Amino acid sequence: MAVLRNDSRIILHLDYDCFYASVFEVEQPALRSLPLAVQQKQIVVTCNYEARRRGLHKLQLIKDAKRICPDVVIVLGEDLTKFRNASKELYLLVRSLVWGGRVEKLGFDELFLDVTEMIDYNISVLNPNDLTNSFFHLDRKDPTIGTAYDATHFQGSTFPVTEGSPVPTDLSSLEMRLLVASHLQGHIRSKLEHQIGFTATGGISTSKLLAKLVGSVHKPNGQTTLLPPYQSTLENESNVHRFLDEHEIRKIPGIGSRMAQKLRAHITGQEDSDAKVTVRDVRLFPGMGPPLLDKILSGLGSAKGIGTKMWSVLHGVDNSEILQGRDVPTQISIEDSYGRLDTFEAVRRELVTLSRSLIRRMRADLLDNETPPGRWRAHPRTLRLSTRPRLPPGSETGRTYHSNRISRSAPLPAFIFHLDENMDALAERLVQESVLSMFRRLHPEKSGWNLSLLNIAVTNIVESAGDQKQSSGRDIGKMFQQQETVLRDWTVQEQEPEAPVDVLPPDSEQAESDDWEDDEPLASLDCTLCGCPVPLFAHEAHMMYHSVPE
DNA sequence: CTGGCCGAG
DNA sequence: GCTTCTCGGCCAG
Repeated sequence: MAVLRNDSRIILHLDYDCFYASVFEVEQPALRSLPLAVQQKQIVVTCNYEARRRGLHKLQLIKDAKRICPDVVIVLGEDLTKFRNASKELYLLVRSLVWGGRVEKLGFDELFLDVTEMIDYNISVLNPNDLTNSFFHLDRKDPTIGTAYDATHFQGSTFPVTEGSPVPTDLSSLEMRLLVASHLQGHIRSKLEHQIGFTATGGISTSKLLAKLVGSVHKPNGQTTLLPPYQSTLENESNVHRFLDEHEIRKIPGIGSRMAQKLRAHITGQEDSDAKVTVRDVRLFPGMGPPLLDKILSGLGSAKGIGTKMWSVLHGVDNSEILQGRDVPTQISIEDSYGRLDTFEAVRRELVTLSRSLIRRMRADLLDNETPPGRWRAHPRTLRLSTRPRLPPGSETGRTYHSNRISRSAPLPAFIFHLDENMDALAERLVQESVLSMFRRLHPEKSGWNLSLLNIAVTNIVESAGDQKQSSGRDIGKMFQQQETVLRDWTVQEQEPEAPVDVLPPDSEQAESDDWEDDEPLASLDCTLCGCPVPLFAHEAHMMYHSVPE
């Protein structure tokens, strides 16, 4: 089973250093020199590097942190608003630098960038006679925009570490493209630091998988490029394998605790093994390949084609695209956890508080900022309530793993889009008319429940008809760019005459489509008062609804 | 579409 | 021992 390697893209990964802590440091620079920990409930969710030097770490109990470092400064970070805002500001800066806006956000503190076009353009304008005084062009049209750099060495670190760093001879080689990319990465990190105040750690390679993994080699405030060769030959193992093979499987993005557990169990032959199992151990295990991986990981819940995907990942092959951020999220949720929540009145009060926050977030994230009236750019259709019952004290043994959240959903009542009403009244009404009935479906017993968590969410968010999806379809050509530099790695056996890739099977997905009702979408207009899309036939009734005095 | 699982930070 | 507050993808039913 040959694994195809596609190294035509250049991908950067950025990870802001201890992001939550940095947000407070930017706000209050005096904190930078002090040990700083960010608290949510009873734990330290993250801390700055001064605190780590003194023995603190992520996900540590507050009381342990105070015992180990009595002078630690603790700030409360349960409200994520400022983190969300800082994340967005950083994202917008990076996006403004990258051609085609090819930037994907992962959580609040990580980005993937596809900079292939920028790099190939800058390779094409290099002067081979004076590489030391090169200029990185950030703009195709205005040649004055950009930054000077020395194209005879990598910026930052490399894996593996090089001694005398010889200059790549072939300007179009992968090595030269990565070298140029390392300077772009340095420029971006420097902008983030000097314009906004955040240091970041960077990785440079040809896929999300490798860029992210190699970036973590020099933390914080460093960057690392994974050097070619990326393909093994008969005499030489590729740097991809040298790098990847030593990683414990759990460290590989996409392999979570469940998958790691199953892989370890299969490799060691023990039900519950905590032995260190590396990528190499799995990759070279007798009989290993996509079919066996499918079998090992097929346990309910695993995605289809998981074996093939995992087999690729174990070889450092990851063709997943950098997906442009949507302008609306697919869901918005608010949650809080509790030490004890067992009376109806307490539950009701918390649900109102959560609902108020949810409505505030809907307004912040889904409302148009432009025109003073403010129109809804998107409408969630579903409301979901989740709870996590506290596990009974007797059931200790960790044999049972699952997130133990349960949920119910219902249509989202249209009145929450009403902008004239204040949020307290809307939250009150939402709880009364919708959330409480979901709660009763979740917990039919009158009492006796003991909840450790409440979560309320709007999901199934659809964009408003009139809303322009800006710049979503650009660069279709990029999606078909692919083969080109596709080389064969891992030449165990000659491959069978390969069926032409990228050709659709004769009659795939084609028929079937015409027994669908061709539902003509109902003509509708957005209500000018609340922004809801309302079918024409319902306008009159809808406006009467607005005229009902509360 | 719903409810749950898995994985990400 | 598995904690916080999210978000997205995927699956069977």
